[in-house]
Amino acid sequence: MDQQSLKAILGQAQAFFASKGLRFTKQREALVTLIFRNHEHFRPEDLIPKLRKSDGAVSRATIYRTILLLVESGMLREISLGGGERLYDPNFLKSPHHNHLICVDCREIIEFEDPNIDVMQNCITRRLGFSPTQKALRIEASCDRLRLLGSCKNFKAGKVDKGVRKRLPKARRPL
Amino acid sequence: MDQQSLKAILGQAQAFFASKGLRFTKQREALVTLIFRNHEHFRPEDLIPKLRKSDGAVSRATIYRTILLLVESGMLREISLGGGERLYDPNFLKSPHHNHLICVDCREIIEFEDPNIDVMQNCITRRLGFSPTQKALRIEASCDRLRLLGSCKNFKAGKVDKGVRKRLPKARRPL
DNA sequence: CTAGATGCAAACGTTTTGCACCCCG
DNA sequence: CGGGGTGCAAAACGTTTGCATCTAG
Repeated sequence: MDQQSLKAILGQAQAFFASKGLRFTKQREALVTLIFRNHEHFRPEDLIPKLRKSDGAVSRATIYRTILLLVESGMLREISLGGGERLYDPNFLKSPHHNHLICVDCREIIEFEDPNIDVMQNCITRRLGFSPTQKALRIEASCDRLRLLGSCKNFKAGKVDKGVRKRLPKARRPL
Repeated sequence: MDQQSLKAILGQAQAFFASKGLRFTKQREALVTLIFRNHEHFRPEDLIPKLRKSDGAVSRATIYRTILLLVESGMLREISLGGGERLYDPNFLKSPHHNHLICVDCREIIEFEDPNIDVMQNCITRRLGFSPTQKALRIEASCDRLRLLGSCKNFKAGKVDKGVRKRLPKARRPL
């Protein structure tokens, strides 16, 4: 992300905090910068190690509390890609209507937008007697290239960990 | 749910377990019965108290393990309605393509189906070079009736708990 | 007999909280 | 100096696991 956009985003965050009578501390600034510098989905826990280094560490509690505020501000959105995993998506600022396709082979996440789907969702919602406030479409799918050719750019002939989250058991303390 | 359908579902479950060389124990039968007897979304934890009584208790571990199997069998589906909440939906057996609309006012969940949306999702998925395996559309919306008339069948003039999940702090053990 | 199933309690990863302290206006 | 902010560690939560035991075939 260019410096230009980041500046704008920092300004937007600052304005939001100010509008609620809250302060825009250096921790919050560091967080916003980290979150919106690249376009990756992230779990709150992921941010902790990334803040250990340069910008000065930010505590877990502050991270969680700030994320909540950013979601409230509309700058950040919680998404769920299955398995009870709670991710945050900073890309709704740039494309407010995007959806997610998850490849079941390699777990790649593809963001896409489609005006027709969007119109249709609004249509259905109104037909049901509601006004839409937020929509989330998640498609799980398998890669045709992989099936036909045996490989795709993300999945090379079975070499890719499918990303099944497995908990590693550790040595147990005896009773 | 009528006895007829329940019988069919029990049979389907039994067949699935058998096909995998697994047993259809009385705990599993009790669970399947409980899950598919009504059409409610549920959290695994919800099932524990409901099994304390009549049918003989089933342990937490068994509940979680069985749910995993039922999901694998395709009879049960994991859904996510936001807030990191992990719910299971037993209604995909009857309507395999349904989606969810959540009222932001009263948190009521409305299941709906729409062939056009479905076709369109397939279309987009193929255009991206994939074959759809599963789709989840979640719409959050506010109730028009409530906004215009001040009440709806679920939300009576602010009397309804919005269902915001709040953790209740307990007495702390001193350090 | 034996592979699968169960229950228990411990452990896990994540998120929230109480509280003391800090910082800034 | 006062209200919001932070960090820490503990607690709460939902889920998974090891293991001893049971059970069905």
